[in-house]
Amino acid sequence: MGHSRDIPADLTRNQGLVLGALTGSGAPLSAYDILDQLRSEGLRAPLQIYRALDKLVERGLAHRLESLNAFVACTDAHCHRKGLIAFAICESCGKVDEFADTVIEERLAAWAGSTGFTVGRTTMEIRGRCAACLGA
Amino acid sequence: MGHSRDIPADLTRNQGLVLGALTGSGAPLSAYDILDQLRSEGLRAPLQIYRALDKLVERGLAHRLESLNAFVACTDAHCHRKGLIAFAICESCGKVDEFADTVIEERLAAWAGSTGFTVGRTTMEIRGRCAACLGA
DNA sequence: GCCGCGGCGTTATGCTATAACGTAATCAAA
DNA sequence: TTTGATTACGTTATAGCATAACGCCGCGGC
Ligand SMILES: [Zn+2]
Ligand SMILES: [Zn+2]
Ligand SMILES: [Zn+2]
Ligand SMILES: [Zn+2]
Repeated sequence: MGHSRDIPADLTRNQGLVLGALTGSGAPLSAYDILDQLRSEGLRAPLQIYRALDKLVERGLAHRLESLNAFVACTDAHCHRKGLIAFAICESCGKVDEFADTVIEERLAAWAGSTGFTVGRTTMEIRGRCAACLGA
Repeated sequence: MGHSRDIPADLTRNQGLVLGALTGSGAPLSAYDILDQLRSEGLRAPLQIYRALDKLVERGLAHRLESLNAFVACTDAHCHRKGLIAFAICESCGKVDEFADTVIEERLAAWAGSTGFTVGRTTMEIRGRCAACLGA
């Protein structure tokens, strides 16, 4: 079992608030969702959220889910933020499961090698239903 | 080498126009890009484009690229639209390469089996530079 | 005829993201 | 200590992506 990631102390106030909102949510949040939650803290403009998100994503503390236009806090204590990360997104409850698979990564590297493509960022997102929701 | 896909005859006028725009482009197009191209054909509203795109994507004739909020015509003559499709997107020239990898698909199925997750749609998008652009 | 269905056109609206401007705090070099 | 570079911040305005809701029309089956 993974323990939850330590929160760095050097976050700015806005960054801390945004990360807190993400961490406290059981599902991905859009920037505007986050903004709504943080109006009580004095935040008013989307840009305040986006700027904080940029930094958090850059540091691997949060991830952007392209297929949802939304964000989640990173749940991986062991920092596999290097390399490919896959996300399994439950369309029923919103829960997001984050995992890495070196075989897939190798497979991708092999394809890239054979075609001369230089890989930058890779996004992999699986939509479906989690075990809990399937049982219910 | 793949031959290019036959265009089904039963497309509506709008669907045909939209698919034509995508096919004629060397890079992904947003719905609004397409709309701008088709104003000369009498199309005026985003919804006309989105409705056509919905049908084209549903039939596997076009694909949505989540990381770009844009669309491409399917370039695969052999209809691997069943199963996982990966896209390699060149950030320099915009070219999109579409491919399938059964090993990755199996890997994903294995992960799903072990966690009880039921896989629906999967999106896999690789950003980087294509061989041609790297040479230049 | 009549109905159901799918596509169409239009207007209005909502959601997502960034541009452009100026301010303030911090830190290091000069 | 002044200077300049850097980084975050706050605000307003705007750009870009997507859908709701309405009514109309044409076509097939019954
Ligand atoms: Zn993570
Ligand atoms: Zn679930
Ligand atoms: Zn395809
Ligand atoms: Zn290229």
